[in-house]
Amino acid sequence: MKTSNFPIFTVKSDPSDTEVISHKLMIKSGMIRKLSSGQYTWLPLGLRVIDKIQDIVRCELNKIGCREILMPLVQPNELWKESGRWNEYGPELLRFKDRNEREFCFGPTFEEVITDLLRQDLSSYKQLPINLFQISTKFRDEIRPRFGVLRSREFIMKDAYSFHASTSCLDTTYSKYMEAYKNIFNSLMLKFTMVDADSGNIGGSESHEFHVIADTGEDDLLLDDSNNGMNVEIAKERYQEENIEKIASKIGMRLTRGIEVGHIFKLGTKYSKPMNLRFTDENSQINDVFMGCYGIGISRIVAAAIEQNYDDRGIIWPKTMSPFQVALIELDSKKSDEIRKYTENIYEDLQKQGVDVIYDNRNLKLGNKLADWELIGVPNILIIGQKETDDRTMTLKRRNEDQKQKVTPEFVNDATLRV
RNA sequence: CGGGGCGUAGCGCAGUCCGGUUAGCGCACCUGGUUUGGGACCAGGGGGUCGCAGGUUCGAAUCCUGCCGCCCCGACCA
Repeated sequence: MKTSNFPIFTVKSDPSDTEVISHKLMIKSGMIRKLSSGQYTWLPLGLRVIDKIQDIVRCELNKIGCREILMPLVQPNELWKESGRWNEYGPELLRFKDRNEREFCFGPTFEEVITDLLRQDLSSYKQLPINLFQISTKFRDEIRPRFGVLRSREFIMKDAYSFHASTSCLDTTYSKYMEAYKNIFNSLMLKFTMVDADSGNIGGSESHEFHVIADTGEDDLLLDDSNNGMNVEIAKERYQEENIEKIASKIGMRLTRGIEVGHIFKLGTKYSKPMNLRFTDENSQINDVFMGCYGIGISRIVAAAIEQNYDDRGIIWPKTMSPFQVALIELDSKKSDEIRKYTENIYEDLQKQGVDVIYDNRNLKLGNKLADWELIGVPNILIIGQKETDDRTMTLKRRNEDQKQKVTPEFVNDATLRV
């Protein structure tokens, strides 16, 4: 990838309408632009990070036998009336009519649609269990969108659904998702925790939330030394006490803040029963299907990762979600074909080694380029100018180190340049 | 929805209180030249329905009324 066909939209001044650091840095680094409140366009750079996260999520879900589908954003109200949520769900559900006066809503979540999908094709226990997921844009008419993509109205979410002939099978699968989620957040290299949670609007019996730990989070958590714990709603309920500090000292946990990035639920028959999703078991008996659902806020993870990893120069990406592993900076190439040729060679070598590299061939000064790539947060910067061309070296500047170092062309093989 | 703040060039802002020439500044952008290893310099240049609508006035970015949008706090919710 070269900057000549990968536009960089960094800005120098702080945007006036941002509060939290992730929002500010996402605007400054050119990852997103606001269309209106709670609505953001993902620029090439931001979308690349989204893609890295999606790759990891897809990989881990595939490992536990979950297959990808894609459902429509706009959903007919009949399904929501069947499940009972047309009336239960508040104004967050954006409703509208089409030209024929039929009522629809923008999907904030997809239990109704997928339950309807399965009831058309599911009849026997022999088909179960089934695990499906999608990664798509969801819409919730948030009462107050804020903090950029941390709480937006349109957002990208992975939602998975599981279908079972028994609660024990649901339990087993639920545990698999729990492990898959831990693998996902470990792969993303984030400090996170899983806590007992309230199943809220989605419904069901058991539920766990996954939080990225960050001071700027909107959720209060009670955690022990190994970052296990519960959210405060559960804590209040469990200990019959409103004062969080009291509970914290009583059970020896500390009060922390988190950003909810994942939530898994055992739904049981909450949707299958009213919507007639049934199967015939080995005794020819007809039963309601047991369901689970499992969400991950893809776009929210981007911001959450930044809240956890930045300094005064900009973002510091965990390498697994960085838009690039290496920024290759070319200097003074206008003066010298030799520099251009040498840098091109290094670029091709990096590509041959499978290194995810962006070749910065813009006609800018070193300071401008370094400032941009440090703002953007790529883990490795390689600089090539006249000096390096003359002595056949490269200058390496790591994002998390202050000092630069000289390296040889063989450095393109270095394992630290790859994920 | 309640409270607070803001809206002037692509971005960041001054000017508004106290009405008065062609509405400014920094960054960014374009042209020419000089520079060139941590955000260069000089010279020239382009870009504005001052959020929208109405009103007051000889005259409105500035005063009045209404509306719209954005941000923050709260309530609410994932």
